[in-house]
Amino acid sequence: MPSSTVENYLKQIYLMQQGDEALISMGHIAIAMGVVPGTATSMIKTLADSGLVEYEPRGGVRLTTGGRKLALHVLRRHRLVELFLVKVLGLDWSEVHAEAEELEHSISDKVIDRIDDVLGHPSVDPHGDPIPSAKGHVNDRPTMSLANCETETSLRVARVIDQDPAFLQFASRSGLTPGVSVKVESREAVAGAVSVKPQGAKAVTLGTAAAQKILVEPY
Amino acid sequence: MPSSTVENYLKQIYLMQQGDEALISMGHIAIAMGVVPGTATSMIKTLADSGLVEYEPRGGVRLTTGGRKLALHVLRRHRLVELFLVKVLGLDWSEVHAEAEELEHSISDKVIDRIDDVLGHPSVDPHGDPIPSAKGHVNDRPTMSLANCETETSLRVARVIDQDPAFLQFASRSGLTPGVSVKVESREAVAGAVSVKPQGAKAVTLGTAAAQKILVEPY
DNA sequence: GGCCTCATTTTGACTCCTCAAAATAAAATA
DNA sequence: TATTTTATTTTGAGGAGTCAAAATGAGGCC
Ligand SMILES: [Mn+2]
Ligand SMILES: [Mn+2]
Ligand SMILES: [Mn+2]
Ligand SMILES: [Mn+2]
Repeated sequence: MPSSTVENYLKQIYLMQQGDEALISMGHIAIAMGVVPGTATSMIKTLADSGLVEYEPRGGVRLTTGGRKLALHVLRRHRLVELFLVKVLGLDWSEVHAEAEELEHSISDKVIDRIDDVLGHPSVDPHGDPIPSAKGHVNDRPTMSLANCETETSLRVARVIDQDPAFLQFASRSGLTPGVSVKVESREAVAGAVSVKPQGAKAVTLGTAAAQKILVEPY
Repeated sequence: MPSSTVENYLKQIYLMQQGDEALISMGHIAIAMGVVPGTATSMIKTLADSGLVEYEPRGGVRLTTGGRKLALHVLRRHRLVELFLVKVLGLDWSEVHAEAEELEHSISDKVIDRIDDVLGHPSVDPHGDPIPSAKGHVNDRPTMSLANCETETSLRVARVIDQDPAFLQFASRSGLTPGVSVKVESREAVAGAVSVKPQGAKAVTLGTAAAQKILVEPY
């Protein structure tokens, strides 16, 4: 049985990894995990010894098939828990990430399967993040963000990729939650500002950094 | 923030302690926690250093006020989680103890309060064990067991004090679950056997050990 | 009192995860 | 190419929780 530390490292590597052969540097892992670089190096070596990652000294690290499988298992628990906390217990979407960060390690498969049933086998969590299936399949819909989508087109918010409670609260206050229809009214590339009009709410102006965190898809 | 190890020790001491000044021996703690005696001794010393228990070398250990408060907090989480798993997720009462043993350490107060709301502020868990209040108050109804109650009287099962799945499954199969009305038809002290008739089920004969685990109260 | 037995405590060691700080390799710059 | 900067790895150490095995204490028994 992997420790929660192992689960957290694997999940983090999965989330940072772009594509299957990309290498993640020790420095980035250390920052993401909130540890000193030496700690990351030594932990990664242990993961490599367990066959969960491939480690290239001074190059970086990537998940093996086994490591990815485990990471997806944790991610599935995390996202199902988040959705459950919102739908069944009525917590706000801005606070469930922190809760799920702990619960993902102590919830059994039996309980997770029951939660999945109760929720009707959902495909995305409250933030629009895809929920991996029990077999480890992820349905990653290709999406663009408010920072690079077409203007004056009918779009829908698909996903908000930031777990910061303050940002999430701002997003829902502005009407920018997954499922909502939006239209980009204007984009000032030089000024780095995007003006968005969510259906049934006032238009908002976002900076590029914020706009990149709101993923949208054609409506 | 106390570690799960600390929480488990405190909860265990609370459950074993009869009365406020009783001392629990190191040997008993070691057995209950599934560790070697030396481990219990050293762990108890750390708890004593944290002011959670009073430790009398070669005498035993008892909870301080602070230790009991923490133990009750854990027990509250444990029992609310058990009930939640049964009522909301539909798990069997025989399997929830093991699940709660893990979840009790990772569920936040916020989530526990929501669970408490959803369940309507229950006073007992699926096994009839009292759920401590958030302030640490326990409502311990005085009860007798099938091994020592009156015969031919209308009684009600109040509590089943054994977490062994096999025993719990046997109990529900026999119709002996909290809330059910029962009548003791006969008791053969020398033979160590009790014959019980649950309402709406066939009469069962229990040995003394089993009978002691079924607590009943006047109907 | 002296001895035996059993529970408890002590000692030394080990795993897991972490940090601080020194050593090293690689990359960037001059 | 030589030098400086930056990332990574190594080394040494510590806390938490555990075990194995030796030492100690307290009663009970002769
Ligand atoms: Mn986590
Ligand atoms: Mn999420
Ligand atoms: Mn526990
Ligand atoms: Mn219970």
